[in-house]
Amino acid sequence: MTDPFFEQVYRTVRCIPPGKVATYGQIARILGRPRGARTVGWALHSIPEGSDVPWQRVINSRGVITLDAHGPGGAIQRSLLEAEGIVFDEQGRIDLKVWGWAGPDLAERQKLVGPPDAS
DNA sequence: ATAATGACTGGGG
DNA sequence: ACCCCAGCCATTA
Repeated sequence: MTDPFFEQVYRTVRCIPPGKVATYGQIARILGRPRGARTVGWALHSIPEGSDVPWQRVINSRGVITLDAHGPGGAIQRSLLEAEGIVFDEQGRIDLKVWGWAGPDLAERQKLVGPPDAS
């Protein structure tokens, strides 16, 4: 929770603009941890309710919602994304070629990984 | 300290 | 393109 990597994950996710999505692996790579996709998932899993982190914009590399895919959690995430204008295909998948986030530019990226800010 | 569990992935069949 | 699986890594039991 107060883990520095988790904080970096939250800062990065907050950079994803409405109507765009990123993958767990993508977030991990941006933060210099190419094999930490599952850890990113855990970081989002431990986000408290009412947080300003747009957790719904993070999905798996196959363009599918992994959170509680068969329960209410997945339905909530899907509705939140559709409310931002994102469209799901017949198979419940999002085309990353269309809705995928390009990622932060170089300067923005340094602000995410670099500053050990602790407010 | 060992084993099981996930909001994951890339590669092989 | 789909399914399966070993590898990965923080958290729990």
